[in-house]
Amino acid sequence: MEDERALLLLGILRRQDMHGYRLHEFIDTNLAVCADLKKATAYFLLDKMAAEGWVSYEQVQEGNRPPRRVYRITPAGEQAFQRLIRANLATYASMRFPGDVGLAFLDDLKPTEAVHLLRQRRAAMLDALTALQSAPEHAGTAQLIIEHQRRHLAAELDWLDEVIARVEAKSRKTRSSGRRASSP
Amino acid sequence: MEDERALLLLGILRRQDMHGYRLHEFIDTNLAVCADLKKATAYFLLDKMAAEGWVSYEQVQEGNRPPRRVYRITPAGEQAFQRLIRANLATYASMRFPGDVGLAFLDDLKPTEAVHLLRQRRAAMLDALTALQSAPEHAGTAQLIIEHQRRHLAAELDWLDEVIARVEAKSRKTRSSGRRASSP
DNA sequence: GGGCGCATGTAATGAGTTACATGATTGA
DNA sequence: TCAATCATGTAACTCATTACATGCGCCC
Repeated sequence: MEDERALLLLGILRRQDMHGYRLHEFIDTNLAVCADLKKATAYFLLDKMAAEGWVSYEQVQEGNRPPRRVYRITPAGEQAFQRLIRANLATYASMRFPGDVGLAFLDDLKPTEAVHLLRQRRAAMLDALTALQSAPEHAGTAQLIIEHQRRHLAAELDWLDEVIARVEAKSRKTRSSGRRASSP
Repeated sequence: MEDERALLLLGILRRQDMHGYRLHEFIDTNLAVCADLKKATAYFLLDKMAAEGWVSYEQVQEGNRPPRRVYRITPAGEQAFQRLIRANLATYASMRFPGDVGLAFLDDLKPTEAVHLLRQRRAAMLDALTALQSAPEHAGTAQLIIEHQRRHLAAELDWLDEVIARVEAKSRKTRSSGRRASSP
């Protein structure tokens, strides 16, 4: 079930009974930084968790609106939560960066163009960073995670700047060797 | 096709014709840091890329061994590579950290246990870091990416240490408020 | 001669997303 | 009245992984 998703849902339901639509809405607006699950997926997972006995639900009808399934965590679900959160906190999952694939072939581009492209990447990262800053005092829960994201982005910017600097250095060398020992 | 994988394969084939087995082997030993694709996936993708006309292959038989399909990039593949690498370098894909889900529910554990678990995570990260250091002068190509990974891990360690410190601070406060204003 | 490495592939499964279908309510 | 929001769900599809099947060569 991809542990984190289950942990996420259980953790939320543990604090508040909720129906699928609200749950998805909540994650999408408050926890988008740390998880992105689509509506269909949320419903699907709730179904599965109900089948496993981690949650139960009560059908609630208000007027003639579509009935809502209000989910509640069960004792088995609480147990699962306790297990999952411990596993999550104690573990480190190493990451792969999609952007690294490009770096692997950096040498196959002209240095000047490489630098140009990397500067575009840099601008995109800067945008992401300022977008984070402007998020106005997000719901207390997610504060830590936003801070984490901020830190990560800052480190990535540092790193990217160094990569750019290296490519520029190489570019200068190439040009000067083209001019055949211009400086002694 | 999940752009990075295609970029990866094209980038390698661009430098050298290769059959699927070698290709997978190469990625697995030299580029494991930045991509993890299984044998079956490699074969599957090569098939698809051949269908799209990005690569062609030549059946090579040596003695009575199983025949090898030696893939070669086509002009269309070269074009795709040029497009993909530019897109990759110019773009930043924001990341989600699986470990953040646990942090979202940190408050639901006793601070002492939370700290204990986070220290385990820290140890795992340290292991990963030393494993990186010991990789002895990896094939020049991947040098950048290993450096990136190293940087990332260092930043993550810093971050985790701060999280631990915060939880410990809260833990002290909790205990002292339990003793009812022990210090003025 | 028994097991590992080379070399390819298929079938089944899983996880998640897209796109669609439904139907009531609410607000412009 | 027309669109948007609320609320649920299904079906089709993609992508990748697991597990399996095959068969030769090589070395101990």
